[in-house]
Amino acid sequence: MTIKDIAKETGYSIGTVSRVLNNHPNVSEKARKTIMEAVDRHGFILNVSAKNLKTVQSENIIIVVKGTFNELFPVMVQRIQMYFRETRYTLITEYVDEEADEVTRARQVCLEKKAIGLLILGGNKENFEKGFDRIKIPAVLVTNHAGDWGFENLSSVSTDDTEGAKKAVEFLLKKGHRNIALLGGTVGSDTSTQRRLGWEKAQEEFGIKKKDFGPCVGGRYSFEAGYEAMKKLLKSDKKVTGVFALADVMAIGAISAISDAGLSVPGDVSVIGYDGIPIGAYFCPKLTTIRQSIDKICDRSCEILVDCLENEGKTRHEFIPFTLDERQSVKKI
Amino acid sequence: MTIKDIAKETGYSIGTVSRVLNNHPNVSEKARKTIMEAVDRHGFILNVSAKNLKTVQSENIIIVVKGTFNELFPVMVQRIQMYFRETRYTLITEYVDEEADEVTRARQVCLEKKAIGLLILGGNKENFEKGFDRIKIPAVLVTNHAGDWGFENLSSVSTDDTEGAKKAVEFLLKKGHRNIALLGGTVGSDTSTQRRLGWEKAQEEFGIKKKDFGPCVGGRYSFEAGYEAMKKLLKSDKKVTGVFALADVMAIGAISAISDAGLSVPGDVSVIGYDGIPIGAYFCPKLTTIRQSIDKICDRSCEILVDCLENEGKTRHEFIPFTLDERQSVKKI
DNA sequence: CAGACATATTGAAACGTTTCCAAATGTGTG
DNA sequence: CACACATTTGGAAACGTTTCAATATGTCTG
Repeated sequence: MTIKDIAKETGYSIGTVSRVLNNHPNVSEKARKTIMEAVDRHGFILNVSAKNLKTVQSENIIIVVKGTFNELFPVMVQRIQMYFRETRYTLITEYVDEEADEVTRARQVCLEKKAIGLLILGGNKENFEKGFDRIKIPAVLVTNHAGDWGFENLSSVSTDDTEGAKKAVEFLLKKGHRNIALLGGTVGSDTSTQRRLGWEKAQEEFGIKKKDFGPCVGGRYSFEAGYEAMKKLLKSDKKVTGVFALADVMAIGAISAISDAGLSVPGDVSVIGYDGIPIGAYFCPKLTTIRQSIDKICDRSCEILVDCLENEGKTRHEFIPFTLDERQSVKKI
Repeated sequence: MTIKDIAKETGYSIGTVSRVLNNHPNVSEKARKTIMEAVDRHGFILNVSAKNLKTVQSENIIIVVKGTFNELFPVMVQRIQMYFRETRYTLITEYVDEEADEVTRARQVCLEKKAIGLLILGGNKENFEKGFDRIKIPAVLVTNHAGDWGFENLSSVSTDDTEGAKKAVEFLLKKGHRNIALLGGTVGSDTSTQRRLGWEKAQEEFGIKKKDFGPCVGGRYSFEAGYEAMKKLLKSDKKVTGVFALADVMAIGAISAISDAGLSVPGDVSVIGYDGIPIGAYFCPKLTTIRQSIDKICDRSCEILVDCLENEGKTRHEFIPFTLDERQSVKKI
């Protein structure tokens, strides 16, 4: 069943059928009705390959996900998937490893799939500086802020990570904690860098000298890494009362480690996380955290991309507000 | 840059270039080398639209995910995504709502995208009976068993849900529990039905009469539903000592509810889950559960599909072994 | 070295659209 | 009613491949 069959059946030419299918003006109401009726009756589906061949482009949007361990990402991909479900676009997912160059890979995939739009989940500035100018289609960086990166076709949607982290640490400080450990972060991750900055700022503004900052233990955003990092911290001689974990998953891993060490949260150590993942509200103790509006970040990213695609919208760099969800894992001392 | 340019540049015809690109026999070593060299030099990428137009099919595989709340699914999609990353196939994800007819939707999407293979995550028998015979491409049902559904081109990979559930409940029984509640399950979900069956079987074989079976509270697989279901159970006059949750997420929700009610797990109530999600190992108390090898289920599903696609492999129905991970949420009484 | 094969290559048609130009039809004006 | 103009329609080329029949080239055998 092709456009040709519809044409034959309705007595119109294929040109007219094509115009009807594409909502072109200059086609009579009568033709439109006759043709649509035949289309519906046969359940005719346009051959996308032929269309794309002719129009040179596709309706593919690529989402490149940088990092295969972050448990937040698959859920975000789901949300984005569901956004595009209602549209004519096809979303194609590509996961790239932590160490890989997400920008180069993005470029390749976009070329292969003839993509017209790009979303990048995670990623870091250096790789963008190296290769992003070769990507010519509208793109949105999700989760990181790219306001000062200076790319013409790159938008970004994120929370203000520095501010969020600062708020978290301030919260601990106000609760009387002074020796606040930083848990997590991998080199080359922009998010880590920003959040770490917030941790430093908060302490500075509270008058703590750089040399008196709490200890740092790196690790990627996972339960396991959080557990291991905390274990290491507990074994060391630093006596911390508060822990700021760069991600909720790490916070949970950390609490698990504390509990395994026979200590209690928040009795012996207070822990605050970052992200606001659902489990946080059900964990025991319930996790105090900086909650990003993951859903809003996703939706807004999609909206901006579509706007760039369909209305030649300008690129934008938006912060989505975060909130501090006070629950049970932080205690005043 | 098209095949034609490559042809012009190398002095061969486009037919020859095409054959080189498709690894056809009957092309000289010399031609192959000259052409590949030019291809690489220009970073030439074949126009998939043109190819698909000509060959009538695509290299698209669809994964239809039935259910947008199950937190396990996005992670499984990620795993499957990563499997196909190494192949020439393109995986296209489609989420369908809990109440929707996943089979009809799958058929539509396959048609639209000219898919050659199909994966379905979740789903229930009735919908398959209604419409699966209209799907003509190889398909694999992931997570459910379809051995006795009788479809020619449908394989399936799952754990033996009935056995798994039975094992879980037997474990509680052996620990001395007699009044064992069943938490979770939605009508029309095959997984729920199977697991519930296991719960019944275990009690029967233990000599418990049907009328003495523990209480059931339904709900979908989510923290929230688990929490609410457990709350309801606690408010009722049934005094259960053991809870079998049909999913880890529900188990965690339940534990949270128990803890909020001032009771302890496993002190007052023992809880066993099902799935083996990562958080289970870090939760407090650490969750005793039936662990499915999610990764293996995913990988095996992909392997079978590819085998059907490339080697005309026969359909298969495989069970992937599960294990009972004993941790801390169940106590002997 | 001629003939018979096997192997390698060419050329052209076809896939199902979109889009542009030209032709046909309709509508309003003086 | 003739003309200009707007609207609608038809026809054909073009997009970049694959594939098949036909042709060219090479190789072996007696």
